[in-house]
Amino acid sequence: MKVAGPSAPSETAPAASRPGLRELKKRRTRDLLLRSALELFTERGYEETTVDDIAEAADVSQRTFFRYFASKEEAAFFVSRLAESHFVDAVRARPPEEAPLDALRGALAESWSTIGEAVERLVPLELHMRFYRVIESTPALLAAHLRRATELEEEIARVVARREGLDLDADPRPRVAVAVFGAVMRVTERIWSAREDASLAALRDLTAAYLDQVAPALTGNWRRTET
Amino acid sequence: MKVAGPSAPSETAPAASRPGLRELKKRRTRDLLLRSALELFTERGYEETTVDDIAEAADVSQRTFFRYFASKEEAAFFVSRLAESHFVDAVRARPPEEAPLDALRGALAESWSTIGEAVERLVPLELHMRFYRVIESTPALLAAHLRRATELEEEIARVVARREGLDLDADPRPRVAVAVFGAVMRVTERIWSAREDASLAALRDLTAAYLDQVAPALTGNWRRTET
DNA sequence: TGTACATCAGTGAACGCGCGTTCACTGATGTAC
DNA sequence: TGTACATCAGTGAACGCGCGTTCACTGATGTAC
Repeated sequence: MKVAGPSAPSETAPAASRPGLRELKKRRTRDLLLRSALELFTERGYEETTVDDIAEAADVSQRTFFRYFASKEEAAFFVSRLAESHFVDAVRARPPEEAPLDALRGALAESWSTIGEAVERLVPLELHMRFYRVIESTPALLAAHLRRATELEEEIARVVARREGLDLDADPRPRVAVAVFGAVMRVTERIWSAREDASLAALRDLTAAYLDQVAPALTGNWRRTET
Repeated sequence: MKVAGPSAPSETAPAASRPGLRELKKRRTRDLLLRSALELFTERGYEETTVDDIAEAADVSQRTFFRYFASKEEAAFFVSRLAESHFVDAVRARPPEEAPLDALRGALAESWSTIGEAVERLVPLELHMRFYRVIESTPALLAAHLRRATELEEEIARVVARREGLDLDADPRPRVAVAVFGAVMRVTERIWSAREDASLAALRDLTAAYLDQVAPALTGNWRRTET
């Protein structure tokens, strides 16, 4: 709906709807603030970084920071929000005949590269990935992250319910299926963030492996199914 | 390990290990602070209640509040913490031949009444139940609640892994199973807290019903299984 | 039972801190003609 | 292309607020004899 068009955001683009200098500088300031924030957070820690530090690192006033972000937390999760929206779009685009869990897995598999590219347009992907370690090790950030994940799950549950033609408040299955999917993702996120290889590919593979474990984990007797 | 003994905390108890006046007054002050906090939180809102308000309502100084609770958040979740520990104890006590998910469900079924009684010894149970609505509707509290739930899940996953004789970091199933269980509980908590009947019994029944939906929700095609 | 001393819960007041807001203002970008 | 005016990103400084901490102190409870 708000897609800017197929043209790349090249500086020399002669398109009629070119962003304009003002708009361009705004985006630059915002991205600079984002990048400064993530760099400080990963280097020094979230709690140890004040909003003033971020503003100073981006060579703007603290006042300006709050023009772009309503809060320190909003800045911290700005990139994640972008990534999530790509995933939701992918879920929406899955063929309706697909089973719900297959749709979720399919959307996820599709999203990885899209997300990587989208993030890279804002900040270095590697920086964004490293920031997950900070999230997991900072109580206030982890808490906020989990709350946001819950909100995202509600949105996805609505999409799933619509796909299946169900009333979200009458049938428990959409929320349960999405909650299970989300629970696995959070487990993998945490394990992944504690490991050496903080790449997107590592997270992708780990998530796939863990999703495969849902059925075995719910099976009655584990000893029977042990490899 | 730290059980005080089988004797009821009656004022006239002549036992040798009677708490002592000092200890007794401490407990009273703490419980009064807890109760004042929960009452203010439910009446007026969490963010709208300052630590000074709580201290004033309990007729002590703000300084004293911080003797009992390291933070406002700790006071908010003090009763929940107690309830959770009962559940963990129940999981530990399940017979080891039981399948993991059955053990979790069994422990939960057992815990409801135990928890109700334990809570009632601290604050009115109805007040504690009403406080869940506040948690769900207060972003900062919900975030903290979810983070605490995640920590609890890690603890339970350790218990489950030990029961099954598995290495928690080598086998994904304990964390996955517990995460799935926890995810369903959080979905029911949220739905329950939005409803009229905020009783413990209502939550118990809703949770049981939703746990029954896990298998159907993960089934490939929902239309085939629709009732 | 009574006295002397030790312990420790509670006090009052002041403070540090960082988030987020408010004010009145400057100067660059955009637009109309 | 050039001028006049409107818009709006960015500024600097000061502030309100509540959490949580620090200080030096009081008085009730507990204990030893």
